[in-house]
Amino acid sequence: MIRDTLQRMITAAIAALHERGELDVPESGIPKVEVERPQQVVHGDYATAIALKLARPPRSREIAAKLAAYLNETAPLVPAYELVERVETAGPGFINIHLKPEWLLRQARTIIDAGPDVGAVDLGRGSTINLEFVSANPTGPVHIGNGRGGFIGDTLGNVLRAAGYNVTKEYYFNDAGAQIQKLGRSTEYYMRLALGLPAEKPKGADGKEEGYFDNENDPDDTFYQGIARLVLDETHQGADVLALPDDERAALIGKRAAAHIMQHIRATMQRLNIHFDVWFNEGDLVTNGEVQAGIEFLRDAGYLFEQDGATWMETTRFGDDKDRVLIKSGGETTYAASDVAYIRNKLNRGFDRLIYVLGADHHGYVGRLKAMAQMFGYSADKVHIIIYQHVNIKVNDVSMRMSKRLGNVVNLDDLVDLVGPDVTRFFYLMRSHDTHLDFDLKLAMKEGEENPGLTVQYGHARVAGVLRKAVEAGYHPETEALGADLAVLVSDPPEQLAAELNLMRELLKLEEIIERCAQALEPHHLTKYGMDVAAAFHVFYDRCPMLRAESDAVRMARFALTLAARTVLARVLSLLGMSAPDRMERATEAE
RNA sequence: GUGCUCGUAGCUCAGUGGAUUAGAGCGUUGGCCUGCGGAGCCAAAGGUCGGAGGUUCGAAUCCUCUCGAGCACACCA
Repeated sequence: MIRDTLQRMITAAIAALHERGELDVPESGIPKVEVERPQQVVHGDYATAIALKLARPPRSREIAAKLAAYLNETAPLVPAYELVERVETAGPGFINIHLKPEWLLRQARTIIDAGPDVGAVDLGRGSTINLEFVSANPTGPVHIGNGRGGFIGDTLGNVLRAAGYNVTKEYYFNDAGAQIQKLGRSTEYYMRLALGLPAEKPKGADGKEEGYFDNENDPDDTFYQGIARLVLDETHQGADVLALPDDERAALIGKRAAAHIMQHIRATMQRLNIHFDVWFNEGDLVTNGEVQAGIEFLRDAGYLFEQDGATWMETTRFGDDKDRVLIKSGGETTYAASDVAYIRNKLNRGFDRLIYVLGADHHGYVGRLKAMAQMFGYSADKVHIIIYQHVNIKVNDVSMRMSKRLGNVVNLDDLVDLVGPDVTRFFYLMRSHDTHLDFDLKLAMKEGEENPGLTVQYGHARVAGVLRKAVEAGYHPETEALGADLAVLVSDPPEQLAAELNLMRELLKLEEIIERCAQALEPHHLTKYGMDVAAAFHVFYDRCPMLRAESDAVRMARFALTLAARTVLARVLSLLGMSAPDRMERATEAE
């Protein structure tokens, strides 16, 4: 990576000057040289403030000048530093590095050769990550809120793979316990309705309705009726189950209903191009004894205590804000007991890191999950929890809150029906997980260029269109690009050269973007990057004629730039989990 | 009450302790099609970075306080 090369170069320069006695370094050694991108182009391609870290102004200025002089002198002699054009100093001691235009242009070749792997960096060195996301309960369809974890998790997984990690994407189904009983009773209600039997909505201890129901104000919402029908079909119209004793009946119907809902959720994920390697069922942990084994392990380790007839685990020992009940006084295990078994299961599978993508309503889990991991002897900083904020949908400038409890659920499937999977993904990924997402439905439904969800795809389609045109005109872009000498473009008029260099600089950022997304666990940078690349290509295309290029050599070089742009755009779309179309269809014709 | 997250342009939001000028998309206003193509390009207007202190050579970025919004604080899952 370019930045790493420059970092090594500058570090070596500091060491050399220090050796000569011309530069003092702290006793702790040379500080890490941070190489960053300046905001303004005139400040070069890269810059470092290392001189300011070594000394305060005005002495930092001297140091910067010494370093710059040394670098300008030695860089041309080292083949690895051939990318450097010149090094300058500015302000209180910044060192600005300008890259060689010929070198930048020649990187188009490297990008084309990298193909679908372009931008890959080896940050992970094959270390393993378990990435758990969505994990919505199989008691209803995925909605606009908890679906957010799906986009963040899936794209984050793609990016981490591009960054050299071995990623297992995982979904955890809570298919055991009380909520499945509730689901069973709710489903039974609809089964009885369908059969024309007397039916009553189940009620909780407080006499209020309790369970999972269709929204009766919305005639299109017949989700649970549909699930009930499926259960009827596989139980001889209920004959196999409805006569069973109460608890057994609820459990059995609930289990069947949950199985159908899981299928439904998997289908939703599938159409959104969200992929999982492992679908994990909580129920398995119960039946195969892992829940019990987890509790025993903690008991032997001395982390459990009894109080008020219940069994608690002392998570506060590891920074949690309160201890958690594992076994209720009534003898049943809690949800936390399953969590213990699950995290133990993951650790036993040998993952180097565990990443959880959870909604804001779960932020209370951070302390408990990290504490659990530590009770099994695992370092807390290998557990990363990404908390994403809630989602509102904006319809006609009115923001509506999505909440299951308020009975105001909007299914993710309904949204995808309206705007398609690609736009859905882009809109969800445009925002940092840390900020609330206002989904602008009106904007997402637009079909033209004003829809930001389509701009990257339009960019890719345009590249493909240009290449298609070239073939029609009798050229062979792929083979011509092979023989191109990119450096000829250096003689282009300034306005054209600027567009070409700008495009190459943008394309070369991909590695840094992937690295940043992977390090910060923030996939959203990819969307903005994709838009920047598309914009850079448009300007290039606007300024630099290809079929009407001044010479064969220039045309061939521009074919190479175009192919490099296609490579990067396709890679970005693939990481975002979107399709990379060669042409865009308009559903409605203008005028 | 305690804790977590967030307050940046009319709207929705990027922004990695750095540079006289804090960016993008949408929206608004104006310009550019007999030249690969308009699925685009150029330009303008629009900001007390919620507020007040502090740390620093340097703060939208770090710290404290404060105001506002969301969420969480179960022997629920």
